[in-house]
Amino acid sequence: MIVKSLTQRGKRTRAALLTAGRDAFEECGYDGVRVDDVCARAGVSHGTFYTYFDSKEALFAEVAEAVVGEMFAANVVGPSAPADPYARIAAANRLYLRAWSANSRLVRMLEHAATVDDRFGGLLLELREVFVRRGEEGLRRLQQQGLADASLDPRLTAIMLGGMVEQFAHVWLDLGERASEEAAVDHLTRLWARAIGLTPPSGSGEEA
Amino acid sequence: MIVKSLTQRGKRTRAALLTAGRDAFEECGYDGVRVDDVCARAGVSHGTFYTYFDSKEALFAEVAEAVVGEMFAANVVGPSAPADPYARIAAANRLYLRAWSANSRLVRMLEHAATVDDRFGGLLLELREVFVRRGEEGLRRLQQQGLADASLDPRLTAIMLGGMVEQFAHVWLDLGERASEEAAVDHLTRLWARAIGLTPPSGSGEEA
Amino acid sequence: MIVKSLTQRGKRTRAALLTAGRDAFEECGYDGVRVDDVCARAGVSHGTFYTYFDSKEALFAEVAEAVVGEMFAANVVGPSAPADPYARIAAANRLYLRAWSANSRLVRMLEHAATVDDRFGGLLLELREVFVRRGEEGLRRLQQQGLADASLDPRLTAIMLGGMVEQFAHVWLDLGERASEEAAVDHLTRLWARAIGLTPPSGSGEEA
Amino acid sequence: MIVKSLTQRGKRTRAALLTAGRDAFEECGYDGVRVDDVCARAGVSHGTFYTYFDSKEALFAEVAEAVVGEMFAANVVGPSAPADPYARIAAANRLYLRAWSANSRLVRMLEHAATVDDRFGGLLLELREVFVRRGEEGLRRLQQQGLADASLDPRLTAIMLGGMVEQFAHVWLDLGERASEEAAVDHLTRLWARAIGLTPPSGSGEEA
DNA sequence: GATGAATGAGATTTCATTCAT
DNA sequence: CATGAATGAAATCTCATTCAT
Repeated sequence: MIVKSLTQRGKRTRAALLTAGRDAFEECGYDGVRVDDVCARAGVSHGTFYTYFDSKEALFAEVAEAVVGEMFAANVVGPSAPADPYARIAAANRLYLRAWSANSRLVRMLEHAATVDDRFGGLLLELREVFVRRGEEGLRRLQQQGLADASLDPRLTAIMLGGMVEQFAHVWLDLGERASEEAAVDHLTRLWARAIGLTPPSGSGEEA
Repeated sequence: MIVKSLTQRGKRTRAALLTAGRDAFEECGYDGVRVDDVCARAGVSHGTFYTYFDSKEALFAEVAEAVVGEMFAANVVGPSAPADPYARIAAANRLYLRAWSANSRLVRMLEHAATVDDRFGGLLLELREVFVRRGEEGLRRLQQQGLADASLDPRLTAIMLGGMVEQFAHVWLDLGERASEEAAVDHLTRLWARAIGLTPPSGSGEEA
Repeated sequence: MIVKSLTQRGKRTRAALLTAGRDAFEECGYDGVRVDDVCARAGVSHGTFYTYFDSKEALFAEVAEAVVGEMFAANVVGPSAPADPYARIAAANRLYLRAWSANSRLVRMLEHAATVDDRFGGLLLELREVFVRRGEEGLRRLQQQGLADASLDPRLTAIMLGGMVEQFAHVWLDLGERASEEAAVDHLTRLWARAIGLTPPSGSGEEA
Repeated sequence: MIVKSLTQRGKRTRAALLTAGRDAFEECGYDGVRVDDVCARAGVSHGTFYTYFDSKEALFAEVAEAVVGEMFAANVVGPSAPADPYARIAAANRLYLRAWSANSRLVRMLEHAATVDDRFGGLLLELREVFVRRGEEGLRRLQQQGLADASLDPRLTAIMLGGMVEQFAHVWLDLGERASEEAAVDHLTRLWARAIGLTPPSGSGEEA
């Protein structure tokens, strides 16, 4: 689909469809959504959908890209990042849990879609890779500074600890395991820090 | 479907369908499988399917139960379990990776199914609960023995570290991250042990 | 579509669809026919159609092949063919007009289909080629016997005179030009014979 | 659609659509053309089309009329027509082949359209009738002059021989039968002339 | 029990045409 | 006049499930 330059109205309609689609996917899952449903939510007729998207799949692809983009954006540890390594890890975990909480269902859908269509697999790998890289480099830096166990493979470790956070987010947010955000961040951070041999800053180690 | 007592032949047919279904689901995913495909694999005619299963979903449910059963079974740390806590963790991780490697695709399908039908959600929760409980109790014991950080919430910790293993298994086996089983088990175990504050047995670092 | 061995009933249904399709195409033209129409005529439900044919086009292809087959068959100048060259031409023309009268609409449809899909073009070329060859060889023989103008290109001539018959058949049968079969065959034959320089047998020139 | 008096600009737009439509139909066939395609070719927006034409069909009708008009015009054997009957036939055949070569695809489309909509049938009959009449009258004149077989039915004969030329044009131009124009005209003319019993002018047989 | 023909609800997609701006 | 967004009536095709033999 060649996206032609759209008028104001066209942009509005397209955006409405995108939003409606995202909501619908979130609520009903990919297969649970019919193009008609999206149209109904967006308040447009059936045919209009195809003015803006080639297919249901194309809509999902766009939603997925938006979600992945948000996940990226939400996890940039900005300039305000704390200097203290432990606090950095805590901040990153908190950000990640929040980003996930906004998009959990859709990312899971994306995982499923990846199972069926490689195109989505690629998107997902990209996403994962960004996080893995970040963790990997963080760990490597700590190792160089003598603050973390130098015998750990940085990539493998980053995958494992990142996976811990991701999977916990899923269990917590999707499967309804009850825990406070504080407790969650605290535990994740303590486990992460200790796992890599980072000496917690004196006075830490409590989730109070 | 009330499973009536089956003749010898009936049992064989049913088993064939079950196996065929499992293979087909594994290969093609739930939606990718048509009842026809299953019948073709099993070498029976289309209509026969409904002699043994109420629906495609019913077949999947049965496959899923079998898989979950195997996951249970495979993870029983038998009487031969090592006494050493660290070795115990290592053994459990190895078993888990192996069990996962046999069933990874189907468990992911089950996760997706749970998204759509609560009935599968229950199965999955049960499965997860077993592992969580096991980890939780293990940790609690270690805490009582003064071998692990007593300030950690046992359940939360078990979920997190268990999630680490599960998610890693997924990344490793399904997403093709390259690593040897040795390295994987070694890292998982070291991270796990250190995360809970278990002093690695002197002279360790390897689980061999 | 792999045509599986069909039961008696299956064969009947398939034949019914084929007949229904042929009738429908004949009456309404390719685009005028919906799969539903064919099913209604055949007295089967919508889905049944796809048990036997992959698509509407596939059905048409089969109808087309049948028609072409009949055209072939109908035009075999059998062993009873007259020895007299003039009478032979007359007999062939009559056969051709009759074959055409049975299939005219469908052959025209096939011509149109060939415009859109090369696959049908091939079928049509085959059909045409058979007739051209036959005419060509007939003429060549006459030329060798000194009965026809030796300076005519046999292929070109066969195409032209064959085209005369075919086009006339179309005008006569499809466009409703009024003429008796006798007059038609008589004129076609006289024109054909004289065009190639065949001396009409003495006492001829009448359509009695 | 009542064609209102158009501004200069309006006329240009309309003409552009007409040309674009003709090209598009020629290239893609009736069904292969979407109104959008025509607009794109003409460089106007979608909605503009309906300012000038009531429907896609109306556009086609106008194109068809233009084509038929050209066929008429192109086949007027002008004042320069040779007096010699044989040469006259040759000239007419040549003109006809050329006219056809310019419009073959569209006339075939018209034939198909006639199949679906009687309105086009009328146009086509008119076209055919003009040629038939011309041939018929030519033959009748020759018969009166004692130059052609008086026993031939003029109309039937004209239809048949005209059909020969038309059908050959189709085979030659549309179906790709290979032949030079010279050979084609020569053969058509010889066959035609001899078929009606016209003694070729002494020294003729070739028009080279 | 087994077979495989029959069913039909439902989903996607196309495109000629209308209409508000 | 021109624009292009919106419409919605078809039409095709899939496949889980039922049922007569």
